[in-house]
Amino acid sequence: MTSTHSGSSAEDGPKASNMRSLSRALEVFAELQRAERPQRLSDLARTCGMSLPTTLRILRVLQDFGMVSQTDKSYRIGPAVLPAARSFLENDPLVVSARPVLQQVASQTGLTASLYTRLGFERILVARVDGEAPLRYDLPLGKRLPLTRGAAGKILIATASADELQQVVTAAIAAGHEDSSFTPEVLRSRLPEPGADYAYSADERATGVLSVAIAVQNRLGRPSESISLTSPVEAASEATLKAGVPELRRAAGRLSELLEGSVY
Amino acid sequence: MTSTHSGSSAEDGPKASNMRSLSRALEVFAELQRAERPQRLSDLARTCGMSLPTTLRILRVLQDFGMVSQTDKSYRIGPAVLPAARSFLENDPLVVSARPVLQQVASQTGLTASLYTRLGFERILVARVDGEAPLRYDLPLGKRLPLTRGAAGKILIATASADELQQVVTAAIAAGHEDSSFTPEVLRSRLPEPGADYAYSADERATGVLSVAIAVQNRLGRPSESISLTSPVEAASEATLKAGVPELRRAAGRLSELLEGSVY
DNA sequence: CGATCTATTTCATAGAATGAAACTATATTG
DNA sequence: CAATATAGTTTCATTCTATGAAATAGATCG
Repeated sequence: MTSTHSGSSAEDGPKASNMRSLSRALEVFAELQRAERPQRLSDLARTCGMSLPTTLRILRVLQDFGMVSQTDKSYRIGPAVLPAARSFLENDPLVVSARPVLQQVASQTGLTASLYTRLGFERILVARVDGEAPLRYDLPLGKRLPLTRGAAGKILIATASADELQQVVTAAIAAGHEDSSFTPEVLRSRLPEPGADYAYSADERATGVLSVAIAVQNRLGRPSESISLTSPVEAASEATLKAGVPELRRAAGRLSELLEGSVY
Repeated sequence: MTSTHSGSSAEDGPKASNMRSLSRALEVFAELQRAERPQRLSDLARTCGMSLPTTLRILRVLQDFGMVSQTDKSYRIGPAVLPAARSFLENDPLVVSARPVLQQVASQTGLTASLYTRLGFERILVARVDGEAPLRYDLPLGKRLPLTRGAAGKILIATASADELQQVVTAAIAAGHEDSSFTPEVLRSRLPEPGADYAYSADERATGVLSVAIAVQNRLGRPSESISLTSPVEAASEATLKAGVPELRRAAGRLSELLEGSVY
């Protein structure tokens, strides 16, 4: 690393360079999330590729702010993330305005309506309104899901270039969403036909689950949000879901407008 | 600022000094949460007392990691906080082990059982199991609440020194939890008698709400967690709540043990 | 269209962040 | 239980990053 001038390689997480200490701190923070259990200082230092003293100093500051907790010698994500998440859910303009829109689609179609945001090479569930046949008992708000599986993931990369697709594939394997035999060709075969504005999936990310999804257009750049209709296979057919597409399209349109308008 | 050597004053958020850029970044992040609406660069710079370029650079890095989102010229908390919060709720040893304990207290007493963590000079709701008479429709997980009001807050500062109490008072006024006429004397009058291991409150933080709370002991240092039993006044009396104290005491004991044992 | 505010880039400098090494504490093992 | 290995913490000199002033570009408003 640090070979060329500015970081634009496909590896070291988000951009390297620029505010090194801050980037490294966020790296540590991200690592604590990935590792789904308390971590020791030396583990973190090794995994993140930085020296012990540096890692220790970072952890101490994060701890001062409650972003990290420590018990004995092990560190974990701290309680300060909860108010942050709450703030996001209550104040983010998109999330807030999406709720009634999802509500309406859900009641119109009887299906579960969800909003996803792209984050790096994954997507995150940020809002959901259940339909008549709920999908699960625990609401997986904030769950990291693949871009490569499920309608709501695929529609986000439907217009990606070959180069981007390759990155997506690499990242999906690294994140454990796909096994090492996964290739851009396999991915392409799942993506919607060039003309289509929606994606469909069945038994793709989770067995027994069907879904359709549409991207939310933001005035410029690749789409980074999508909304979907989902149902357990027992409660709907491919036809049922696809019948919901026009309604979904309308919802996506409304959301796009809200994004333009209430930009504030 | 920067007058004396090392920061231990009661103002500039958590400790100053040490990893300046990281501390400042977290300051910006915290400010974005406080301000419950998108913020412009110049606002943030002014509020946090740092230069425009610095603030901009911080925001860019935070944005790279999804901790901050930008639309046009305004910044807000980003979607990356959701996976973080999820990780906390699913993996934090205390939260995880508290759930069944709260569950049991709630079903034993029929009251709502909650777990709070102290964060700075506030407390945060981290887990809750509803009783027979739920308190609200929205679950205020992650909500910032005062230490100065409500049983679960007061018990966390019941053993604090005069000095600490003064800090608590100052912070509570600053956070808008109390008005400027608030004093340590007023606070003292609310706190439990020296001997008591539990706190009681009625109509204190919210009207029509009664509660009792007990601190969760961690082997050393001030307590930073508490559990409470709460009920709307229509569904319980002071006597009902206080009858739950032994059960609550047992629950707190079990949690303490878990903290010692499964430290990992 | 000029004036005022805000955002962004550039750049030289101060000082913060860094890791090697020394040191301490804690765990492991014979 | 001693001896040894491993993990955590502090210190400190050096380097390079973070910083803000100033210049530039862009937006907003009268």
